[in-house]
Amino acid sequence: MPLKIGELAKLSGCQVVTIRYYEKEGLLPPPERTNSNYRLYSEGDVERLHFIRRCRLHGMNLAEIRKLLAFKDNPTVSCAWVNDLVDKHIADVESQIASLQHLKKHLEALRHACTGDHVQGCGIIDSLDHGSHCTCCEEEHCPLNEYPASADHAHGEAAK
Amino acid sequence: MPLKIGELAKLSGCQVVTIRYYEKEGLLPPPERTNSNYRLYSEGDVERLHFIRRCRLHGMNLAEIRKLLAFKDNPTVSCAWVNDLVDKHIADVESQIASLQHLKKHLEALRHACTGDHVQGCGIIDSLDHGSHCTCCEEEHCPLNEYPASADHAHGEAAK
DNA sequence: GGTAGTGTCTATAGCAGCTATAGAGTCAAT
DNA sequence: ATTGACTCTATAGCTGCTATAGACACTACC
Repeated sequence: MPLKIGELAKLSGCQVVTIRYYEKEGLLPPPERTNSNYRLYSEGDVERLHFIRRCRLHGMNLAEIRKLLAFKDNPTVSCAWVNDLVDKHIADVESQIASLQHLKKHLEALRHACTGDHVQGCGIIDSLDHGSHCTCCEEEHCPLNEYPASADHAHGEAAK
Repeated sequence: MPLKIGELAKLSGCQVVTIRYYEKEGLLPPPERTNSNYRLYSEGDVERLHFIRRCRLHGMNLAEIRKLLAFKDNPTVSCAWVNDLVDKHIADVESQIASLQHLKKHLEALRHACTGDHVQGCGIIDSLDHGSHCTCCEEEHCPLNEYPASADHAHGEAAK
């Protein structure tokens, strides 16, 4: 019993427009149509869409998913690439976490900079104006502390 | 001595097109022009652009920066909103970190799922196909484990 | 004066991954 | 016959830029 697009959307938790978008992007094959041109989906399409959604939830982009689907459709080749892809994503996620943790420290320093309750003299506005003066990253490279790079280096030790 | 757009770009570390874009978006005021219609920027513009760039590095979007600039331009009102904005960003960054850490666990589980070297029988593809079976979030809500929500709940305890 | 190389101008389109809108057709129930 | 929910296509919008095209401006050198 084939499904209409709205039913597939409910089953998969994504929107009707998104399903059509995936079709346009070549992630889902063009489905059967009724006499009145409605799309009809099979169990296989449901599985495929679930696969896609799970990949998206794992932070993969559509190009990567396209490749993964090709591997899945043609399971004769080595899956080393799949391992590499996941490794790459892990490294990516780790670096995102690191920079967010760094950013958090800066935001907290920024938050503590405000003592008054008027913009005139507000430490937050001041910090954004002149630099964050965060001590958490004196040793390491940090664009939030070093910004603006070229201008400040004009009277510091520049390219050494 | 006023600056041309390319000089401002170098000073601020952002691109010429980006400066023009900020002008179009109302973050930078329309600058003076030479006879030959070149933009000319003052020290004040340099400061303003630095402010904008620093805000961007703190993860603020252009709408928020627009508001911050309005506060800066009109420093008579309370800066409670500024505090709230930063608080909101901290909370936001924290939740991003949490979900990335969660995602990382899932990706690592996924990575360990592959034992062979062919797609046929590749645990990664299998996991993406049928669910990740990660034990790290049995108790808590996790879209990566519970997906697809409605379909699986059809034969589990649903809305109850 | 000519010309090469760089910088600047405007306007428009593209990126990712959808989301929203308009205007028309389809289907089941009343 | 009509209402309401669903579907269709095509197009534009979202964010924060980036890239491209085609024209004009400026400097240096011959």
